[in-house]
Amino acid sequence: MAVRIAANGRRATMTDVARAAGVSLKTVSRFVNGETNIDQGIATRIAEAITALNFRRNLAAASIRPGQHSQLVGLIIEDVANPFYAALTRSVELGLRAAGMLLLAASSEEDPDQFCRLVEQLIERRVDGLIVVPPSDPGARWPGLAREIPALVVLDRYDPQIIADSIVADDEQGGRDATALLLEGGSRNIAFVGEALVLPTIASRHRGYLSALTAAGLRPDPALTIDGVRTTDEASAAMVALLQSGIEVDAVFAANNRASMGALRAFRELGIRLAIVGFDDFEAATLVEPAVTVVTHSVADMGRLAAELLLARVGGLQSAPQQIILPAITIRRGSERSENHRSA
Amino acid sequence: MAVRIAANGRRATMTDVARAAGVSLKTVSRFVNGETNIDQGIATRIAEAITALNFRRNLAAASIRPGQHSQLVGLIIEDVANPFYAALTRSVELGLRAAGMLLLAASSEEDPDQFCRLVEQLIERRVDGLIVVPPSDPGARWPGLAREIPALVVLDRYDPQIIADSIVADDEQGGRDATALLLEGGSRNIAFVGEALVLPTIASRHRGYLSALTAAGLRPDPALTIDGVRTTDEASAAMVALLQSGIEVDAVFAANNRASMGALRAFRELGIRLAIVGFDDFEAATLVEPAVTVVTHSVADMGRLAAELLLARVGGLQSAPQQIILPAITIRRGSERSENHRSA
DNA sequence: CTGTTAGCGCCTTCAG
DNA sequence: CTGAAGGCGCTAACAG
Repeated sequence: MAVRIAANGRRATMTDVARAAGVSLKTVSRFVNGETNIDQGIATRIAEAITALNFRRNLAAASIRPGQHSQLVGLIIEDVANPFYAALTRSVELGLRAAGMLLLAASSEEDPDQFCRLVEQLIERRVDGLIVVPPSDPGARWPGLAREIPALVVLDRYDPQIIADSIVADDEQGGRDATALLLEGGSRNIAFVGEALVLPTIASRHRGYLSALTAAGLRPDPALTIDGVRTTDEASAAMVALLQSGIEVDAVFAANNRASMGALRAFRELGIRLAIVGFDDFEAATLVEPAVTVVTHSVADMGRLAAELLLARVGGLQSAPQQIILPAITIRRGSERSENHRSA
Repeated sequence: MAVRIAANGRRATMTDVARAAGVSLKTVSRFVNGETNIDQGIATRIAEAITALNFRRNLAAASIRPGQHSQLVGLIIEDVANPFYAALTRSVELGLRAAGMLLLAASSEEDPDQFCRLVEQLIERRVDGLIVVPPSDPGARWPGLAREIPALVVLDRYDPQIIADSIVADDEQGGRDATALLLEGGSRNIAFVGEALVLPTIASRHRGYLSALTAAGLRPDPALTIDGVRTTDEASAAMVALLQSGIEVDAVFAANNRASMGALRAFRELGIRLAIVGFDDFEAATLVEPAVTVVTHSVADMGRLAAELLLARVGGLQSAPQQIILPAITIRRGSERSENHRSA
């Protein structure tokens, strides 16, 4: 399994290449770094030696010198297995690729210790920058750690205590839009299902939900707010319980993709179908009848912008930290209208 | 944005810590590496100096010495945004975490050049090992590159030319099982929808499909095999075209999660619902009525085993390359039976 | 255009 | 139990 490249059992180094090509170490370094002022004949000899010895630069060695970049970017999200974060990871990767940067991806699982441990590991690895979605409670060490990161972009959270660029979605407006759609569709008793309200994104969506209800002259019923459901299964179970409780419910605002899936699964179990609008788009939204209307923001934009901002900072951009707010987008598919549904 | 830790504007090094603690560099090194034979008082002084200077080890510097490990593992998959690969990434990450390894994740997009370029980048980064799902055509450079990787685990492909551990699913048996379920369910004209048949996994599933048909005394109709559909949209469009072509179809074997989603979307567009069995489980499978029966293997097991194998090799395991075949699992949910469906 | 010298931050002998 | 010297693979000065 092990590789043997050079005669001594180790990889060829620049020194080996230099010796083979009959030039000095530095000349090889210049060649490898794409510097132009090299004699054509020498360049050819070096290229041949590199091929013959199967030389590969050691980027770790090249980057230990202060001022050099590691060409490594860390990404810490809650959980890569979540389709939302998977899409985000993808768009960050795409944005970084052209710059030749590699992505160190890790999941925090919303755990402050795990999160800070990962940040420390990435600092020890001397990443050029970090893109993170911090846990709702990132832990007391986070502000200190954040200051050690050369370039930091925070997604989905805004914390004035942290000096960093940030990109958030207009969650409150999205929550308001979603709820307004259901109201226009003829629903009155609109339930809210989502993850913990301590998560800033979910809290904002909930605020939007409340404000739309109030604006319509309705008094929000706390019994209609379900929070703390993290998985599709939990959302589905909580939804079933609510629908069987006797409390009147004629529509659902699902505050993230898992809540949407859970609500749909609950509908299916109970053989009903209520009006529903979800936050975050999801592939299955167009598989059910009627298809699910969603309010969302562009995950692709978020990832791309994060990568761009990070690269700009790594490149030396010194301007004040930016805060970008991504607009909420509505994708109407029919599920927001109460007349499209059989009731319970 | 930039950090200033030490007075000179750079991070503190071990030398700084040693000076501050009044000990030699080596003693700090020993302390940091958790060696035990250190005087208690000295250890305390060092710990204080580390805190005071906010010292962080430079792992890149520590790893340039031959024989040292970078504690970095590369993972190359087709596309992180695909839920299947996202789940795989997650389970690999979990398997690696306990060993303190970090994951460099990258997407090949099934492109040989892109794939080989990533492998080279990861070699230059001196990863301790690599877990890859190679493209169907990995390119001529791949066999050579593979030999340079200290520890290599190949997923979803078996290529005798490549010396590596490999983990594959029993795709042919899965295809056979899926098709047999549809036959038992009363269907006769079973369509196959999937990505390119040049992909080994898809080809195996297709072989299983053909063999089940033959075993049942049926003659497979080539017109019922749709391949080359990569996205949900493509699968859906191809499916609609087939169903409208006049060719008799009473069931569908969808050879991966995207094909399943596409078929379901096609059913919805046409207002019909045929018997269907999918390969790979997907969250939306339980959102439709009837819920979709799937044949799958454990992605979590695949990722976990890949991580374990890799760690064992990094740890020095020298045995012959292993080939692990993961069993196909059937999850019956109802969609395999033709009487559950309205026909076209 | 090329080579020599020094040193990045850390770890490994090998003495004390 | 501790320290001094040397070197990992590479790049930055500075000559030539």
